[in-house]
Amino acid sequence: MTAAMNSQLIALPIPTSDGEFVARYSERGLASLNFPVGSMDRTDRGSLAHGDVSPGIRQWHRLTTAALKQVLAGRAPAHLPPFDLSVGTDFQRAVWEAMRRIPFGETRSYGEIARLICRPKAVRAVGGACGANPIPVLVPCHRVLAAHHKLGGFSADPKWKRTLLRREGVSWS
DNA sequence: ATAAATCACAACG
DNA sequence: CGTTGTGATTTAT
Repeated sequence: MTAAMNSQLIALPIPTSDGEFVARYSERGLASLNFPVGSMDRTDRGSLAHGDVSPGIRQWHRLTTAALKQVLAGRAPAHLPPFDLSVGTDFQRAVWEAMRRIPFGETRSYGEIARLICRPKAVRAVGGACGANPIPVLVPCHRVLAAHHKLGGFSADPKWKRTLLRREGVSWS
């Protein structure tokens, strides 16, 4: 459907023991990261770049790949690529920035995030912004739990939220 | 351009 | 448990 939408981005695969992620880069940095798609889904394959990728992007991709694999292995990533969060509204960027500041292995509640961005009552809106997060895992939306340490929801497979938290040594109710 | 529906929440009874 | 208060985004007029 929205077929021509990816043409500005360069998509590269990241094979991991958990499946093949797909990273997309703009001129400004990592723009999106996708969880491994189901077996029958070949949607992204056609847009994958090959060979003629600029050195800068290859370097970013190395950082993304390393960081992702470290998180999947339950270790804090040493270095991160630059992010391109130019998409999204001001509110969403504020939420994403707040999430980036959650240390590895810790969690925050939706309400805490709301307070951090000075909109203490916009807790529900924060949930919406998390779902719109284009770079899961590296922008740690999985570290945001509901109040009283309940798991809360997840746009992608909730299985991923549990898996990632468990590997970070986090427990919830 | 405006209005209604939707949402990964939270607090209270 | 259900209800209600909230704010941003998305979808429908």
